[in-house]
Amino acid sequence: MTTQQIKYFLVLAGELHFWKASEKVYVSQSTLSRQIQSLEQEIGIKLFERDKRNVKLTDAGKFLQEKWTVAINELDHIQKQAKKIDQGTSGFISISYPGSIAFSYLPLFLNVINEDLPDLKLELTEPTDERHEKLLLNYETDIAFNRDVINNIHISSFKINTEPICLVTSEKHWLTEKTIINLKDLKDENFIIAGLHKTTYFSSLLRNLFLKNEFEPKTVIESDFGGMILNLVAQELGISILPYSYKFSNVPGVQFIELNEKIDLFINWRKTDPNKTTQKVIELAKTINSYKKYKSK
Amino acid sequence: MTTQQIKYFLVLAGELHFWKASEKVYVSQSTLSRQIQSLEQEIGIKLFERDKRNVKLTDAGKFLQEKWTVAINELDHIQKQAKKIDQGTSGFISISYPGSIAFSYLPLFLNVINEDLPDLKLELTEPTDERHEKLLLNYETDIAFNRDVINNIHISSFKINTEPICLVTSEKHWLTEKTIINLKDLKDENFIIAGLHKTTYFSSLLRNLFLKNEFEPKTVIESDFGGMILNLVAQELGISILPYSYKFSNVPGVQFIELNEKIDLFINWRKTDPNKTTQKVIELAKTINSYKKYKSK
DNA sequence: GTTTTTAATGCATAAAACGCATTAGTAATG
DNA sequence: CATTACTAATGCGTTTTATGCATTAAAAAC
Repeated sequence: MTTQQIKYFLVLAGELHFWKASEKVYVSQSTLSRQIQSLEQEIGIKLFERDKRNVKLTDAGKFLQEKWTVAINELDHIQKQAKKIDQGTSGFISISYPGSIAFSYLPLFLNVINEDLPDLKLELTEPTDERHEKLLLNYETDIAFNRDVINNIHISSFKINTEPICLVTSEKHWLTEKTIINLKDLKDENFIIAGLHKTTYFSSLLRNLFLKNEFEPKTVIESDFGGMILNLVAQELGISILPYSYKFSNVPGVQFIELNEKIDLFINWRKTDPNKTTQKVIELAKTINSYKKYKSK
Repeated sequence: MTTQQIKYFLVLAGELHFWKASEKVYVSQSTLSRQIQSLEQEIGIKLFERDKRNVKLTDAGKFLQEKWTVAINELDHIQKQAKKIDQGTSGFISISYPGSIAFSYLPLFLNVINEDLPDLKLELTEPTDERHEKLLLNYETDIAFNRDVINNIHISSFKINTEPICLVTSEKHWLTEKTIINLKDLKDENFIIAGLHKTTYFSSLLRNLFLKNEFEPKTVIESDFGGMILNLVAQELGISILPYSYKFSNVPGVQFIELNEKIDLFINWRKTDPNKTTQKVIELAKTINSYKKYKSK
């Protein structure tokens, strides 16, 4: 039995039409027919009920469709991981990160990696709706930077740094670090923030912040994208609340007012990941532990 | 990539000697050499460091040895399950059971299965040291009768029946149902029972029984095997405590005195088992719910 | 330096994969 | 009911791959 035959089976199971399925796997209809027959003979299990016009999965075929889909995906993951181990520091690893560090910690990190492991390629992903935990467990990323700790026995975490949460306004705004006394004073301000109904860590942090200060913001624009938010704030369409890191994006015309609230940055990885390159990258990441180093520039 | 190549790899990874490994997989040394080379080329990963005298796994090879071992076992399980589904009531299923029902519930059950599903083959196993839970999860059994409930979200349970725990003595013993007042009276008796340090359910039931009656038995023989125990009791080497079911083994010269304690019998199966034959067998098992029916014979 | 051991390779043969052309069976259509 | 359209299975020839015997070549053992 070959993995190719399993893949032929899975595509045919989806299409239930030999010619259409053969087109999808780039072989002739007769080749597909023979390969399916050969597979059925080898494993001694009838996979399809079929005649000249109808193709249906048998009960065993349905069972195998479900199980082999998972198994084949797992084999593919295993092979990709093995490839990374084989290629070592001349290969590549995947890293996901939150947008908030794109201008702060991340450039520092990438510089260090480029210096120490010049042949290593990085695949960077800024996930929008996938939780980092899921990305790690599904092998869609090897290292995940994120703002909240991941409680999962299969995932290891390390806190990289802590930074303040900031009120972000236009420079022309009446608010300054000196004038702000109570967040409640902002209840008439227009806010440009992440949707408070969202399940992301940052949304829940915002919810808690407003709850603690006993007011509900007047949200006029909802967005998750920090860069977009900064531009809108610069155009005086409203004010926002973002991590301090965004200050380094150097969008002109905005000011950052530190609030009495902090946010962490964690690096996470699969606990049992045997890839020495991933381990090396994590060790390097740990040496870059203060965003303030970049601030002094 | 074929499953056969993966199996060649796994055997070679174990042996680290081409000729020895080729003997184990029944091909020539040159065939094995070429198949490993072919696999390495197809997946683009170097599996072994080798020259004419040394064969060592690479880091990637070690990783794949671990992962592919699990994956291949999983594929084998999947295929066996699919075979069972394919064969339906003309195939076979595996059933494990505790020794105590070998003469009571089990013969009833087997009679019913034989009548309703005459073409179905059963593999019966009386596990000695494996927990039924593990046997189910590892696909080593499809249905597990046992005395304790299995708390596992992947396993479904159904209580078949409840029966008394009995004091088992020789017929010539001074004890009768009329003379027994308190188990403490038995503290000078010789006991032939399962080891109280064992982790089995029955051992812990015995421990609780003695604890409740505030005495420690004088154990002269330790055994898990009910049939052996009955014979020794008949020979007046001591007395024992066993489930009522053993009464039906018809060992002459022993009497069963019901105690004020009960024990259950459960049938367990994998919650997501799609095999209709297994489901049918479970439904049939549920219809046989009283050991007393057999008793009236 | 010689011998032994053993993974890799050359080569001939057998088996399997492949696709074109065609068959044969089943639904759709008139 | 006959004809047509559709499509999985099959015949057949070609190409590719697997296999094992014999041998080579390289590395340890002596």
